[in-house]
Amino acid sequence: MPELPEVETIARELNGHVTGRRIEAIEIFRADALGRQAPADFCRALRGREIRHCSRRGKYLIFHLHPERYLVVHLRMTGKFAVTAPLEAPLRDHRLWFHLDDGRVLVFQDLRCFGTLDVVARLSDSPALSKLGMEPLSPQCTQSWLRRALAASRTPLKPWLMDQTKIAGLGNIYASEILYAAGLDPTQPANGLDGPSVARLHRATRRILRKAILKSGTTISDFRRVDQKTGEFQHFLRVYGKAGEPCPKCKTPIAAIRQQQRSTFYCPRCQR
DNA sequence: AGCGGAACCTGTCGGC
DNA sequence: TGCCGACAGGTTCCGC
Repeated sequence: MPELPEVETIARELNGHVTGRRIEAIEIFRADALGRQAPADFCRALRGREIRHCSRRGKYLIFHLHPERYLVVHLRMTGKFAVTAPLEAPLRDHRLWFHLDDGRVLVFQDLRCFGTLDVVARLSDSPALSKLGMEPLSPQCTQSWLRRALAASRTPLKPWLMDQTKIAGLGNIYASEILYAAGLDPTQPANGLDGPSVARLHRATRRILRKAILKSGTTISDFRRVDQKTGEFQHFLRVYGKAGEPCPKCKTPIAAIRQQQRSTFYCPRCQR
């Protein structure tokens, strides 16, 4: 489900709901998300700790706990968090309940059971986080960084943008939208971009992500915010999911192709 | 280095 | 109505 803007939205909203709350107990209804961590160890590592705040790195959500521990969560396709009053019984997609010290419950839901939750003592202990590349909205993500990074690879642009070890946080929706906004062919090799193209890609990446965060992300089927509201960026999508519809700029039908087993949407006329 | 394919798991949708 | 395959916003592993 969620890419950078959706995870950023969830982190911000969780801050309003769970900051300062202590985790009093944990109930696990289905342990897939814990990977090789034993449920008892997982609970023991979290119980009694206070949630100081939530942040995001790439598509990972990070709960900063006190005394120091970190809960590193990846929502994959269908993971969600909700904060609710106590329930009698878990709903079908409820995987874990974190009982908080104000009586409410932080619920982790995940229909497809792809999501992951890991507890680490230090952020540098997380193998997942250590593999991530540049944060696209950070000050370090400059045009010259992007130029050098692109020059090192002949991978087609769209798969390049989705490679989390290069830039962290872009998925299938935003990669397509960014390339449309930049007017770039998703199939062209990363190292084939000239200076002006790199500049357009850099600007489009930051502009699209900032706007998507402003709109609280994209809800296509099941993304929900912590309060169950939908994101609103889907109203601003130009190409994603719009195969056959006219390009907003030139009216050429939007094309759909497969790249690395994922759909790519683009305008064959505007993107070269 | 980089690609295709499969795997993780569940639901939905379109075609026949 | 029912069955079957394709597909879904992600990541990782394996083999070539």
